[in-house]
Amino acid sequence: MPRELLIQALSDALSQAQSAGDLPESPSPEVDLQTPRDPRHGDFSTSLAMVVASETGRPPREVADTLVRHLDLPEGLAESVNIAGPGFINFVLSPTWLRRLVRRVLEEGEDYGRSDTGRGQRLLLEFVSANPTGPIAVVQGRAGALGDALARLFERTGWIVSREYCVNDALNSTRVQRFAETLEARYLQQLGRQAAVPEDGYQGDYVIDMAEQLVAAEGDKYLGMARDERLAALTEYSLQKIVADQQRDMADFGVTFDTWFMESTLYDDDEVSQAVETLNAAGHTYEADGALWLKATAFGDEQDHVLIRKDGRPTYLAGDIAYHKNKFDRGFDRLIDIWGPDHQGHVRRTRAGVQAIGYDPSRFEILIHQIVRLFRGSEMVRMSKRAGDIVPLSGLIEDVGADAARFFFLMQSMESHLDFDLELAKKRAADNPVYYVQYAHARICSILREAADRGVSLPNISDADLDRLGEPDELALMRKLADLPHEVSEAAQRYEPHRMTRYARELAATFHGFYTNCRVLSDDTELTAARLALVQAALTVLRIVLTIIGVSAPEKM
RNA sequence: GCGCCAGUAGCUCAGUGGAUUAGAGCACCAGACUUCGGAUCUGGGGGUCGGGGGUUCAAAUCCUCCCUGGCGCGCCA
Repeated sequence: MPRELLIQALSDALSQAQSAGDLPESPSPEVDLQTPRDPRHGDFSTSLAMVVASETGRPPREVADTLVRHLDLPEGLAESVNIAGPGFINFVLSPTWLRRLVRRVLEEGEDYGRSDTGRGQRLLLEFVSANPTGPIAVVQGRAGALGDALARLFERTGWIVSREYCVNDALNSTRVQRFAETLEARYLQQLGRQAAVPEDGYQGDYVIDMAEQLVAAEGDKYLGMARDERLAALTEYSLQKIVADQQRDMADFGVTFDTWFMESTLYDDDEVSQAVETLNAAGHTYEADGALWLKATAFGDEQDHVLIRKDGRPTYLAGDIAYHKNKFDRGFDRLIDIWGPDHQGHVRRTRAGVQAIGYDPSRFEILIHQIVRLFRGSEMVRMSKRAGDIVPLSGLIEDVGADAARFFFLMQSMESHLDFDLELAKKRAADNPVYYVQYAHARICSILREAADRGVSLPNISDADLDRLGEPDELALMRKLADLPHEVSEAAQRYEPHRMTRYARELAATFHGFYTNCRVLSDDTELTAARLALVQAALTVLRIVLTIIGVSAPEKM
């Protein structure tokens, strides 16, 4: 790939200039290669000379001149190298190299842009992991879109990725208990009994729906039970039902998991108490106020936290430490969790716990995505499940479709708040950028169909003389195709899947521009074959990107 | 009070040290096709990058103080 080749060549040029005595010795800076905003500044540009200049006290343009003199570029890579402005070195890729790239995309197909930076290491990506107390909400859809895209990005950069959803089904969980009590109240109400939803229960109407279904399926069979027995039965029923619904919600969104991890298994297998035992033995705990505490402050947290409550029940933190130990013990080289904004306060203590129990914190990353705020017109919709007005992901999918929802969730960086106007998204579905990208795909498919109808066959395309490609719009499209590998590795490395939606839009725009100015099917059979080859390459790359972001690639719209 | 995130064009957002004019989409205005899909393309207007100070050859980007908004701060999850 040109980027890597240029960085290598520049770095070599610097050391050669130094050993030849043309430049004073100085700490070698990392070569910063950027793609200039202004295309007149070339395809790639580096500020290396300015950095070296400031370290050595030489004039930047003179340093740039020296570097270029020592530069030994691979044959056919660059058309021109020049020094500009205060001391930038600009590179223009040669058309020859770009034509070779088209050939390469066609040869590699779906594998184009893969890299092996992960070297087959195993990554466990945990995301969504909603509490089993209601349907998947819109904000968790954002986590689903992010996690799925990130998983694909890591897969394309050489990692073996496992996707995991953790179900917090531990029976000592207050939330689970409160939910069972809520369902009990709704159930009794359905049967005409006096009952009230607990103060801190779940106000959402979906619990009423669940109670209705429960009555329809099981009648009044829970009525005669003792309260403890009834709550236990309802807990089991609601866990099973809600998890099944969550699985369906995620599947409808096109997000699938390798593992639905049941938190309760950590308790069944005694892993939580073993984890606490390990922490005790390592001296990272102490007793106070009748509870057992983790010395999180010894690992960079601002305060210590309780592991075992006064009444002997472990806290969520204890369970989470055991859970992450379990993940590492399954042999994963690296863990990434994607959490919602309401868990931001847990990042430090969880990292502290994982470190305390003996794992290298650099192998464990917690990514926090920000909230999704829903608007109906100008009115903001509250999303707390506990307040009752939960907006389920399934409703959003019905409104705008899974493709638009996924694209939208990935359009901005995860640390930005996302304002989603339901009315707007519904009313102007045709304006959604996802259609712009999908249209480019459908358009290419249409050209290829038309070509087939006219009897232009694909073997001709692979034999095409790509030297016929040289129009500005053709070169622009080739350059955009050349960007994919770098875009993918940047998006993965920086945990920024939103780069892919931007790239998708740019690629579509570049294609639409090409389409407008360069007629593909014409009487010139050689040119037709060459352009078909380019179009085929664009199709390949577009499909790769749409696959990564989890949006369908329709052949007709 | 403390912590995290955000504040960039009318709106939604990119851009985390680089190039006289800070980008994109939407919206608005003006244009483009007798041939491969007009869900397209071309051009235009529109911004004291929340504010002050600092570091640097170079700051939307780094440091610092302040302002505004969101989220979190439990022996809940």
